[in-house]
Amino acid sequence: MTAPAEQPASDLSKDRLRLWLKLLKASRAIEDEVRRRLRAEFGSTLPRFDVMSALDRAPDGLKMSEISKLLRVSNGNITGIVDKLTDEGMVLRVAIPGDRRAHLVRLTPMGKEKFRTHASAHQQWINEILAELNFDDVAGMNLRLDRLGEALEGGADD
Amino acid sequence: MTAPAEQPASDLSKDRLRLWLKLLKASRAIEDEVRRRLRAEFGSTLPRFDVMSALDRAPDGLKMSEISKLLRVSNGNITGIVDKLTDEGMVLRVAIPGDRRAHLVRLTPMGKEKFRTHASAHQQWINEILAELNFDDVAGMNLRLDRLGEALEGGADD
DNA sequence: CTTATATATTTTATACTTGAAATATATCAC
DNA sequence: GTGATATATTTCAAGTATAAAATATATAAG
Repeated sequence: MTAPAEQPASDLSKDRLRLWLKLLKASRAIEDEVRRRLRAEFGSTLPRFDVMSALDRAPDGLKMSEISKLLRVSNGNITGIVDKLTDEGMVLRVAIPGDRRAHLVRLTPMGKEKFRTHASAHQQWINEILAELNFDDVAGMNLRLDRLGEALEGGADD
Repeated sequence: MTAPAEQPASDLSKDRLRLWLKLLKASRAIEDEVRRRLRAEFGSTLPRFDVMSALDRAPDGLKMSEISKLLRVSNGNITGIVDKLTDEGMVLRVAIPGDRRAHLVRLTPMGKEKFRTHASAHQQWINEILAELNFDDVAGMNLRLDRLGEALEGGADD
């Protein structure tokens, strides 16, 4: 056999693969921990937290399809989550004059209050979980993830 | 009202939160893309790829519980995945002399061959997806994720 | 106005995951 | 050996996700 004509997998390629495996592992570990605490301390879930977070940033409310686009999950999924949040009195559906197909989903005062509590605890948890990363670490990773994020969005759908 | 007695959320705390949100977003985007390609190009799934990857690194085979521990997923989940891989002829269950409770799961020759193909494509995909990150970026993030990973494991279960 | 098409959401069928219960086997203390 | 306990796996019920079909409403062309 002669030396391979095609380029061998570069070290950089292997290091990128290792990076992805570590990124995925860390991400899953943190996500599991956040889910665990949301359930244990607030009897809630990550999807519900995400929906309330999106609504908290939109005081005028959001349509179902807007929520699913923001959160990148399916429409049917949002239906179930909003149904549950409605039952719990966290959100309500407000009719849109002139369009009976859609409603605006808004946080109720109680939903707003609960979310503030949850969000504050959530930030604390993340601060603990990422305590190992100092200011420079965080700045360095934020910078690189910004670039990666742009590339991911640019190269893909939005 | 007087000035708050408790410490205000530090900038670092906020930056850690932003980092987590970016990490999660990037991780999900990459994971979705990998799932999409595994399905489109090989008619396979990420869980199946993960199981085959674990088995590829263990030539003598692994017990069900060893797989679920390595992959950090439930036992029942592994049962279903290995059942499907068995139907497809990718893996087989080998009896362990002296312990009729457990079997060793091993890749078949075809499973090994398929996995090599999938793993090679997978490394290529990741190399493309992370193309925005150069050698220094990758090295810097690998270093920091190593530290974070140790902290996550040390502070948690294993 | 009526048909065609576009938009917004819900419903349905399917798949994946977990945690707990059930089953089977092994090991230990006596 | 027998009973108690530990280990290994599978089965099952419940929760959550997606994609596609179904439903309802809106808009545009003629």
